[in-house]
Amino acid sequence: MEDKNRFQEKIAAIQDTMYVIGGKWKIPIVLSIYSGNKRFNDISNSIPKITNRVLSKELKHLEDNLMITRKVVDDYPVRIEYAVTEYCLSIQSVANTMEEWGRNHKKRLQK
Amino acid sequence: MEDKNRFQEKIAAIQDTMYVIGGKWKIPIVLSIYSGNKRFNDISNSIPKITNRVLSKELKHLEDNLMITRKVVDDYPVRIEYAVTEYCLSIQSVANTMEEWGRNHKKRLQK
DNA sequence: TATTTAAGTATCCTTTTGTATACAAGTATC
DNA sequence: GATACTTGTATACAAAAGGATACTTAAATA
Repeated sequence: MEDKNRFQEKIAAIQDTMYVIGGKWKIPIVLSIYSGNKRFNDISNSIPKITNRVLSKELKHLEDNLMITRKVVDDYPVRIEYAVTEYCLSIQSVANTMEEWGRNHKKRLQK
Repeated sequence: MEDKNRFQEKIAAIQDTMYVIGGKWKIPIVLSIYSGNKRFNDISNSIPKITNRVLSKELKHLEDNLMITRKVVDDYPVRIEYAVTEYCLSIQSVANTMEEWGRNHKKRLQK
């Protein structure tokens, strides 16, 4: 019973993580911004096959979940600049283990 | 250019990982089996809110991707036993970082 | 003046995921 | 004999995610 509750709490934690960074695009977008791309089209061009609509939606989701910020720079013309939050940096550990696992998996499939 | 290619390879690795273990249920299912649940209904009961149809589909996906095995035990009555593969154990590192991040995120939200 | 750039939005469509319910085939139980 | 349990599959449907394409608005550039 104790064990069961702990297991279900574990599951809930993982599902919470998946909610925030799950799906095909969220981690790539975060990494793109982290690696220096601040603007919509830069991010878009750095990620193969992503469409405007999906990028737009995912940026909003990430902003709602405090992973990135969207700043309107009042220059002429107005620019929009995205940045990762300090909090978002904690996701790097997840991204790294996933990257490593993915590379390994690819090798495994090639054999 | 070099950098861009490396970045895109990184993205691809993460997307490969997401393909195998992404979504709300796959890691919970793997952990459930890993923690001792071998049979369909045991797995089902250990994961809140999952339905038969989804569990059935996800088990097939995980089997196709070499994460679990499905063994028909020729007893009376016939039983089906699921098990994680040795290869699947490597996913633990991803699951652990995700669990940790999720717990932390929950705390963060409660503040 | 015509084209390009920027940062999206609008519309429509397809695919995936999730829900609900019923059914099957054999065994076990009342 | 009737009912319940096991391990799913089948069917129908709803909702969410992802994709293709066109369009907007205003400034910058050729």
